[in-house]
Amino acid sequence: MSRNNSVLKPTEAELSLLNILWEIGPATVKQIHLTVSDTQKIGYTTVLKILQIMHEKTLVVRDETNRAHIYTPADSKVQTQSSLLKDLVLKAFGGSTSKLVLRAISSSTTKEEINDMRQMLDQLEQENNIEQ
Amino acid sequence: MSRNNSVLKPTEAELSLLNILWEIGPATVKQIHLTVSDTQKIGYTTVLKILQIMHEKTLVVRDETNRAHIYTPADSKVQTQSSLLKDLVLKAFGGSTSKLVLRAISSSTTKEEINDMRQMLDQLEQENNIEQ
DNA sequence: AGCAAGATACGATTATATTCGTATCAGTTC
DNA sequence: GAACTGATACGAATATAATCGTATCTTGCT
Repeated sequence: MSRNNSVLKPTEAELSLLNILWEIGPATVKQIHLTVSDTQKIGYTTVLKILQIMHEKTLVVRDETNRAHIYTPADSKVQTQSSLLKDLVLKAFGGSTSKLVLRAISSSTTKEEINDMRQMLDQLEQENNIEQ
Repeated sequence: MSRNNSVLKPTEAELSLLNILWEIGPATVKQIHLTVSDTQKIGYTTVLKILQIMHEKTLVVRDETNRAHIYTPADSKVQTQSSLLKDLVLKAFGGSTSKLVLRAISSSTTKEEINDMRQMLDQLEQENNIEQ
């Protein structure tokens, strides 16, 4: 009953590597380090170590067939984003997704965006009705 | 150029105390500890220490007039929520607020929340019309 | 077999967060 | 003013993250 059912929350450093993997697809440490080096100064073994830890935590899957292991995110970008959102909703918005959404959109909102979101809501509600 | 312009990001423990302060208003360590104890087992001096650290970080303001200091959040709930959202948008949604909103909406499945959001959109649109 | 290149594994260091026990301080009461 | 009560301050222990240097391990080549 206390097992970790939801997706494990990646740390900041881990998330930055996941972002790269979602972008470039399954990759070796070398490729990941090369890509992350575009925006951050970080050592090769640091990237390696983070990936090893992520592997322990099962945040990534590792293909050890070849000498240079190939890492793949264990969860999809969508799953992870949803998980992070859920976490923030709980910790900063009293569990209310709608409050989070309001806060997110209340800064910059055009009529178009508001209408877009109404359509999303309509569509979402319809899908729910079909499923249930 | 490198000073911290945006609101400082509270840690998880700090955020839980901020939530209490936003709810019950300015309070002493005793009051805060009492309230937080409803949901978490945590020592008095732990709460005190966290508040002291938050004071150093200027996450809270402290009134030292009386022996039992009174703590008040330095930033409003809205400011902090916005700051946390901004952070998540940057780190997990490639800087796109609309992508975050889309993800948040598509994961909120209850009719109640969908209706809540419709009402929010209506209200938001009306406010925009008045202002512009 | 031995060596070089390139990869992973391991261990140590540093930083931050969280927790709480003990020391100390201030104000009240006798 | 001494003792008691209740508050803050301080310091240490523990846990997790992040970083990287060095050791070790493959693999292919000579």
